[in-house]
Amino acid sequence: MTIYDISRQAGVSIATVSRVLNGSTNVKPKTRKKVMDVIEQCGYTPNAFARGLGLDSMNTVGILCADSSDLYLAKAVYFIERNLRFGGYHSILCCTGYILEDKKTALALLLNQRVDAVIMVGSNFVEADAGDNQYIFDAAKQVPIMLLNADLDCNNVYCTMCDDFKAMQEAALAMIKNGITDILYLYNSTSYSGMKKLNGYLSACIMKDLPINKQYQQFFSGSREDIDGVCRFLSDLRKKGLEFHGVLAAEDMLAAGAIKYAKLNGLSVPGDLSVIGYNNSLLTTCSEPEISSVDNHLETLCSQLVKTCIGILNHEEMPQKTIFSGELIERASTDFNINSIK
Amino acid sequence: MTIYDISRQAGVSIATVSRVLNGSTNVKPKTRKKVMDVIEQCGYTPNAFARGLGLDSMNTVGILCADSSDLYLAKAVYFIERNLRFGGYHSILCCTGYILEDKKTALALLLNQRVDAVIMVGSNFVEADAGDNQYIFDAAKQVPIMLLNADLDCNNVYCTMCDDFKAMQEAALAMIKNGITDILYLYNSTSYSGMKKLNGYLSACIMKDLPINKQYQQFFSGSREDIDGVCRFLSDLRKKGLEFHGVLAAEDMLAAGAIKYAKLNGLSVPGDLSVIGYNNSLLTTCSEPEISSVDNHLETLCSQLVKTCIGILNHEEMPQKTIFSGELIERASTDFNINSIK
DNA sequence: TTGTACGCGTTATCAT
DNA sequence: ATGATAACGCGTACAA
Repeated sequence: MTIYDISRQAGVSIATVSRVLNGSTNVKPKTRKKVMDVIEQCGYTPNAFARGLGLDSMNTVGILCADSSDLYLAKAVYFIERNLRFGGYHSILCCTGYILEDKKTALALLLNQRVDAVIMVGSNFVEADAGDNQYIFDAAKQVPIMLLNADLDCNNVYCTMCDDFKAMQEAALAMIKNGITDILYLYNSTSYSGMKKLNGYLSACIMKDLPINKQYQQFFSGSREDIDGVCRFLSDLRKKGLEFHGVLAAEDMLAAGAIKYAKLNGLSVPGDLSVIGYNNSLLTTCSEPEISSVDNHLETLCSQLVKTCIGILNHEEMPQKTIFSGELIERASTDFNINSIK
Repeated sequence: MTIYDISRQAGVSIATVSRVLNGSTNVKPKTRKKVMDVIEQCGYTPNAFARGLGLDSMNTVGILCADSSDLYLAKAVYFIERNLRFGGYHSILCCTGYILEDKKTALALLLNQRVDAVIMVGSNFVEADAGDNQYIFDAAKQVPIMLLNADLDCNNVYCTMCDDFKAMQEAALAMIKNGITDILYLYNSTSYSGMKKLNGYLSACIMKDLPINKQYQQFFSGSREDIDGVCRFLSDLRKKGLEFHGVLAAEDMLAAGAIKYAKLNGLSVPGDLSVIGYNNSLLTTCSEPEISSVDNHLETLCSQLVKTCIGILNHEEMPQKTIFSGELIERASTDFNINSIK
């Protein structure tokens, strides 16, 4: 079933059918109806490949994501895909993993498929070593690149992010204000966004004249699902003599590990240990007590990112960087109303 | 940069370039080298749209998924996408939500994109009312349809699933054998797979001559992320006078709610309440105590599903149904070694 | 308002 | 082993 079949059955030329299909105004209502009827009756839909070839676009966007099974990234992918589809775009998903070479390969794959744009979900796509971002610069010469939670100065690269620095700073300040001065900062990513968070914590310490101690900045290198591992990690820290009455975690999973650690060691939360996580994920409410966490408004971020993306594809003027604020959601793992003295 | 440019620069016809590109044997090594060099040097890659038009395929599979941010479905999507890509296929993701009309719309969208096959992730795509599955039957006339965790008898529809009936039955039997006879069965989905699990529980009761009591089959209709809601739900049940020393949950989230309920009500787990979840997700280890859960070997399921899919696309003979077993992973929310008497 | 004819970049079928 | 050429199905400039 092609446009020729329709044109023949409707007794018009393919040009007219095409015009009807694409909503051109230059077609007599009567003719339009006639054509529409045939199309309806045959259940005809234009061949997407042929269309793509002619228009050099299949209205498809590539989504690059290290691991779409990650609690946070999965949500991002979900929001992005939905927004794209509602905007008339399809999504090709590529789960790249965290290895640079694999990311490059996946990106090349998408470009070969002639996607209209590429969305990189997660700060892990921007490498600390600037030279390692060349693959993004190169790609940006072909299609617009949208970055979620990352910052990269480059033509045709658009960034939508949360101000993780400020959000983490505020979380730290809230704890310090509460009288907790020995705060363990726990992180598991050194990505762009990861470093912003760390710096937010450090800046809060500096603002409040707390000593900066490397011992209190602990990097956890295990898997992203290994809550038990985090728990053991913290127990080991304590055994080594490190004292802490607060845990600030760059990820809810790490915070959940801290809660578990407290329970297994008979510490009360927040009495003996205050805990704040990051991402405001499912983990915050499945824990007992529930975990205070920074919400970085992922849905808003994604919606804005897609809006920017589609705007660019429509050749509209769009901001190169869009920054939202985070928000501390207080739950039972902290008690900022009472000034507990340690 | 087209195949014509390459042919001109290499001093051959486009036919030869195409042959080189597609690895035809009928080309002189020397010519091949000459062409390859030009291709290399120009960084040429064939236009995917033109290729698609000619071959009527862009090696793309559509993935339909109600909610790719769901813990379980997200993992499934992740495994499927990776397996497909390693097999040379791209994935177009469509998050449909749980409304039938939206599923139909999304499926139609994929078919219009001329995907080579459609994978439906999650049992929720098969409706209880047989007539509501007509949209799947219709689609199967155009492309092969792969179902994960669902069962549908139809030509060109292939099912890969876990034997949820047996897995849940075994979980129930393990509890009963442990002396727990008042088991609350908690579920939140009446999909195909959901009913299999429920029946597994019921059959175990029958096998062990336990009375079947509707009161003990509780449907929780809240959101899939509302652990707190589950917790309240259970507290209400208890207030209404329902006694139970075991909870069998069709989803880890429900089990996590049960753990929370126990803790808030001063019940010891597994002393006063034994709990078993389903899916063996992250939630099982982030809880304290950790939750016993049925693992349905999702990664294996997905890998097999994609294998079948690619096999079909290669016109190989493939099984229409593939069924794996589940496995009860015992953790601290149950203690099947000691026979505790209630 | 409508129709003709060409171009989009491949693959594949013929010849040679 | 290689080249010329016809599909593939659509959008669109141009002609009518």
